[in-house]
Amino acid sequence: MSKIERKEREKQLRRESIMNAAESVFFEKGLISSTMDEIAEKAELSKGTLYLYYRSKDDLYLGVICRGFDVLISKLSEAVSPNVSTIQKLLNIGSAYYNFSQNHTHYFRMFSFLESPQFHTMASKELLNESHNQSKRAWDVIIEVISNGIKDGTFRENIDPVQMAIILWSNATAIMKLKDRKDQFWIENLNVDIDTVLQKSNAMLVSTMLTENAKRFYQPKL
Amino acid sequence: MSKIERKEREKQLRRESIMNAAESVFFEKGLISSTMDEIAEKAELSKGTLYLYYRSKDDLYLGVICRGFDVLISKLSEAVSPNVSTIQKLLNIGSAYYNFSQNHTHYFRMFSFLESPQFHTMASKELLNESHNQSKRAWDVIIEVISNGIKDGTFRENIDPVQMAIILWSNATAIMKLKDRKDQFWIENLNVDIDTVLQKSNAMLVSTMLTENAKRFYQPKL
DNA sequence: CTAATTAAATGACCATTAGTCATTTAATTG
DNA sequence: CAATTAAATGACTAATGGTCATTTAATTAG
Repeated sequence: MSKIERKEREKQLRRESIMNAAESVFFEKGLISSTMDEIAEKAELSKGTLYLYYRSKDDLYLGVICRGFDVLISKLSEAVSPNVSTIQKLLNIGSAYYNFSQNHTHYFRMFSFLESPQFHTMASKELLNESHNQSKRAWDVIIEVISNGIKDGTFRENIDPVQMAIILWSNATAIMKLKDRKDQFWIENLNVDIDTVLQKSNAMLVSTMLTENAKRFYQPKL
Repeated sequence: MSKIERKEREKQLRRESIMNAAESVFFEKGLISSTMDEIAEKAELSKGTLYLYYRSKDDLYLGVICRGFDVLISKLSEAVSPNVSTIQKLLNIGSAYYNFSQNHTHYFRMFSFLESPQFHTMASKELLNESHNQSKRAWDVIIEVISNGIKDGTFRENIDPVQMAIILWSNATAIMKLKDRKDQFWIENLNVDIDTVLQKSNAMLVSTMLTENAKRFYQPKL
């Protein structure tokens, strides 16, 4: 019965068009200042209909976040696909994440939502799960690069790939968030270039991971 | 005229008692779920009166944050006051911040508020300024320790104290936040101990700061 | 001590907005 | 074409941050 299939497709399209509307409103106004009425208007639907497709405003927000993850994951995958050294792959990952934060700032910002337990009490289990899975997929890319780096002698034997992934990722995230902050009058006062800070912190962390042998081929600038 | 002084004192007391009420409600329910009515009830005042003393809910929240800063700053100051080596001072700062995040978790959590431009649009310039100043005071403690460390030969000459402070602080904050997250099912799955991660990341960063000479006296465990 | 004046506190009220649901409209089926 | 099912609507509710005319308390002047 193709009637049912068509229905299903149409339903999916509607969901997507609602997502599109939500995304553009959230991008423009952020979570708090966006209203369901505005999203409904942009989607050319009534508010009631929104709730036929998504359970809550938080769910819509999480849905957009999941789109952001799709973009990020694809960039990370690209970053590790070329046939290059472990070090180069790690550098590529760093660049990919940095470019993501610069070119998809809105998604990057929205990710913070997942970190404030405060703000996603209303989100549905399903969407929270989806976002968790995506987040895990992103981690796996990095963890694997580090694991391979240990095998191929780039990184020391006694480092833990998971721990190391957390350290590198957290560090990059924290510093990139700093760069994104608008109210950084004191940072301007202190006269720091955040890009330099990011670069240095990465170099510091990576340099302690390297084996003596690997250091002969790559010397991070501290 | 002591009448006026007394009035002033009473006004200050009222402000504080409102702050107390706000703090206990915010601690219990977080920013979003706390209502002005509830805070008013706890303060044994009407909602209208709250607005005679604070301009908005966000201002109340920021006020509580400033209290948190007071606590943190005093802990940091304590940490650097003993007459010990630079390394020990830096370790003390790390412990002080960690203990703060554990013993004053609510304050620690609230600090995130300052990082989401999203959520403090309504806060008054005065309170934002106060919080900025406090934040700067906290930074200064760390920056000074690092600066002195360079002078006394503990840290390399070519590191920038401000940059280094940002790196160490951001790293610690990011990882301590991770520990605080409730939805860390995937972290549990990955079987990582966040305390270890924090310790290692600190050791990695500090080890790259040390001069050859300093390394003879202190070997961070990587 | 009393009346007039000033200051402080109140809570009914307003505007906004997430979410609901009885009703309407459109599509499908027999 | 009528009957049935599915989809969409928007008026409505409840919650809540913030306001302001009114009331209450404190202070001052005579």
